[in-house]
Amino acid sequence: MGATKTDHFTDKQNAIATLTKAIGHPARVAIIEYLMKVDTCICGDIVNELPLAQPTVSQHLKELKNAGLIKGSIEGNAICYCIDEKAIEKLQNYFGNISTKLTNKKKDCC
Amino acid sequence: MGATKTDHFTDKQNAIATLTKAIGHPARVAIIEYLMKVDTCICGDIVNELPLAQPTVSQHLKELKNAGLIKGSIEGNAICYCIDEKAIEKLQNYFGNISTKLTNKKKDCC
DNA sequence: AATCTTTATCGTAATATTGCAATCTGAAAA
DNA sequence: TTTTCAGATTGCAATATTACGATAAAGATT
Repeated sequence: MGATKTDHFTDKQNAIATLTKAIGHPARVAIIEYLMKVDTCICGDIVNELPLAQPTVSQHLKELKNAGLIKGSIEGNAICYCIDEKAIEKLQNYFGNISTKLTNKKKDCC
Repeated sequence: MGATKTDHFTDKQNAIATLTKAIGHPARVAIIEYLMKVDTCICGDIVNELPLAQPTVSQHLKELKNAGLIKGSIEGNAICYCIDEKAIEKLQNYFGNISTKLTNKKKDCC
């Protein structure tokens, strides 16, 4: 096997999994943090910031884009990438919800 | 290749990547949501809730445990699993931080 | 003890991911 | 037009993940 059985789970569950999976690599975490650090979102130097070859970085960017975490628009012959707030908000809400529900329970069983 | 170059990134980046990677599978999202749903954290029926075979579920539980997202304690001949709040809080803080930083900027370039 | 129940582990097959060299594309600059 | 530059795509090798049948381990039940 090896293929994830996405069709057996809800759309919401798959959506969260897609987002978190996309962030689930240190290089992609580093990309997001770099996009945060630079003030403007014009970025032609992501490759120089990472300890990875250009095709590898390009691939990671593609995955972040596919997951909806970043947006990229062509800017001359460079590309302007920036974080998609909506995706981050989704994640924040998701974990915020879990967190508040957990503290409300406070059964502290384990 | 195929092996992630974790040593080239910061500990924080690797930590976030480990957590998000662990959640980055619909079955593991479903497990977390089920642990939320049941009031008490005594769980012997996670397998029945998921469309996966028992060894597969066991493996997913192991990954969540290794990442620090859930805790499990032996309870008779069953095992009591529950969510580790600290891990969820880490994620909430992480995405909350990014979210507030993004709204403060509001350059809306892309 | 023999059995049941619950969870873990092993072994294996299928598929996915990671990483890079080489190459291609397309826009800007010369 | 030729060159240059930023980025994407292709092709490939190494490794990781996903899934499950078979089996093992360990406490509970009879």
